[in-house]
Amino acid sequence: MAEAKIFAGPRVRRLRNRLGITQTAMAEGLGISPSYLNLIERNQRPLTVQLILKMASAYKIDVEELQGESGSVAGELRQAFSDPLLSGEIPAGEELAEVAELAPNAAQGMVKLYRAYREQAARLSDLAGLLAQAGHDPALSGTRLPMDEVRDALEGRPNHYPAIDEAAEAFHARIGAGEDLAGTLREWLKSEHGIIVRTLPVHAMPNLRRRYDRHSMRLFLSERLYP
DNA sequence: CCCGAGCTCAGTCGATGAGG
DNA sequence: CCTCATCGACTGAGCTCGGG
Repeated sequence: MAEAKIFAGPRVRRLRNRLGITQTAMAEGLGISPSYLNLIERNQRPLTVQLILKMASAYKIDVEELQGESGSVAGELRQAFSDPLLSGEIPAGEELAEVAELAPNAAQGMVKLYRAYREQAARLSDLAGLLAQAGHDPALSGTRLPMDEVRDALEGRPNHYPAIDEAAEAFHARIGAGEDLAGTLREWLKSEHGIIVRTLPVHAMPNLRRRYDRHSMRLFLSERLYP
């Protein structure tokens, strides 16, 4: 029976990165040429037994570590991708194994995200069940987020103006505000209008929530406006 | 059994590209 | 300009197989 070849390029590369050495340095340590090590790292050449033994002794690692096993992560990824949410986007088993092998940390991250998503979906489902029992709208289900409920409630009020809402959303998209909306708005006011925004403590501006000084082009905001 | 042609594969060399 | 990574071409050793 022919011996199975070991293509462990990504593991070799991770080991090298962990050691903080270059291909040249590692190749020198292993007594091979840098280009050959490069071929190994890109899975263009298999790891020979001699090289595995050399690596194990030179870098004090376990031989098992080089042979490695990323099957469990690939299995969990497969489970995540079999979720109806991702129907039609199911990668082949080989592709999932490749992701788990080439980017184990990213794969773990995806698995964690999926677990968190499942947990939240289960909680939401429990909540919907409780609400239904209490006689509330059963439409609150796994496909409907609490944010949608809030949006519906706001849009149903008489002081809701869709044009303002749409303009605000368009503006939000235009300035590309991410997590830090307040920071982005400050930057935008400064760059577009030369207005500097300052936040003042409540005792400094007890009767006002905001004040604009036209002369100094400064907008003072009360601390109470912030959550 | 021996020998040589052909093949495979580990490994090298040198050029090149990318990035700091 | 230097370092590092990548690529294609090449070498040489070992193996296979068919013919004599």
